Amino acid sequence: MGDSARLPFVASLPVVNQPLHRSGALLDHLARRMRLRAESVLAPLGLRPRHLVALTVLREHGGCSQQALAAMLEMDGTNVVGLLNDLETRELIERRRSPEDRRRHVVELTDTGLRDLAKAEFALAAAENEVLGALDDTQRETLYCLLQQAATGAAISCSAALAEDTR
Amino acid sequence: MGDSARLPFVASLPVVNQPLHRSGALLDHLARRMRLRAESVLAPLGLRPRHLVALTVLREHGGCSQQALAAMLEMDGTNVVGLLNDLETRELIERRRSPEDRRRHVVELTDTGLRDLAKAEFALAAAENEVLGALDDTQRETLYCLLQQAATGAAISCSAALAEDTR
DNA sequence: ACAAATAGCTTGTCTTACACAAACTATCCA
DNA sequence: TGGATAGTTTGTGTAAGACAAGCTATTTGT
Repeated sequence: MGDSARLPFVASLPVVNQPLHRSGALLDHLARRMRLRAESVLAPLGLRPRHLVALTVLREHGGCSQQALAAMLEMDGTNVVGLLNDLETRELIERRRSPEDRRRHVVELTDTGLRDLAKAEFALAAAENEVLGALDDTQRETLYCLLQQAATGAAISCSAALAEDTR
Repeated sequence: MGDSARLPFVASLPVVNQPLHRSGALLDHLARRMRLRAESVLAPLGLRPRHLVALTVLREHGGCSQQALAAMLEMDGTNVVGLLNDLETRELIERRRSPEDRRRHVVELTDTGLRDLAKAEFALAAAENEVLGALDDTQRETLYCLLQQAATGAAISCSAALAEDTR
């Protein structure tokens, strides 16, 4: 495909509301590096990175339907079923029938799930130290807050200690 | 291929303050959401997310050997070859023989590569607006700086975010 | 009351990203 | 000269995940 000059670049266009940099590739890159380490850390716990993602999302948005979860994870519903089967087998999550609509499953972390998630996160400290080694603790907390806010879609009062955000 | 750079970096200081939160899962989650959108945006440009990652890394660390690149991407050398073959075919990167060690290939972005990378990033604005919609421009720039700093492993002066400029 | 839509589950197929191994060439170095 | 190293090629295996078809239980609309 011979690529020729289209014209998305007009030299003197006022680039008003365009954020200066794209984070996508870096996000991808760092997530990969983290995932590689997480795999080996998580393996002895019988978990895989995507399980951690699901548990993490569920900790924040507990009590949602599987469809809602599939939408949040942006995963195909059928694959979410398998994911939840894993987690339910390990008793990390619970599927309860919704009383208002008995077709629906209300998915929620169990106490075990909450505990094992915390355990896993503790075990991942070393991995994170490697990947985020160039960031100090404050920066890491800022990063976490931004990611969390982006993930939940709402501004969240993370530690007020970081009085970073004042628009 | 020489040695694999997979040394685990000995458990560092038993520092008091273990960072409060783990970003790994969120990183994974957001990277996935971004990648899904990036795929469809990038497809018409003949690129895939991992190409973007490679180009992004090369823009920062241009002129390195393929092994160094493989180490940075934490990918197997043989797969990096294929990735670079793609990019070289499209003339986005160049492999030059290193003069000091003619076994080595010095990989670098071409002008086309630099331009197409910028083009792709421009095209990804909408995708990023969806995924990072909960962050305002300042927060996004902060996020970018943190990711960049983590990725390059060196502290970069981002505090004066808007003073940061061309490269 | 009954048809249609919906939530979830199961199975099975296909694609793709990778890791990994083996064998090869070109080059460097001792 | 012989061994180590950088890169390449080919080929194999695993796993994530998309997608489709067919199933049950339940709700909703007429």
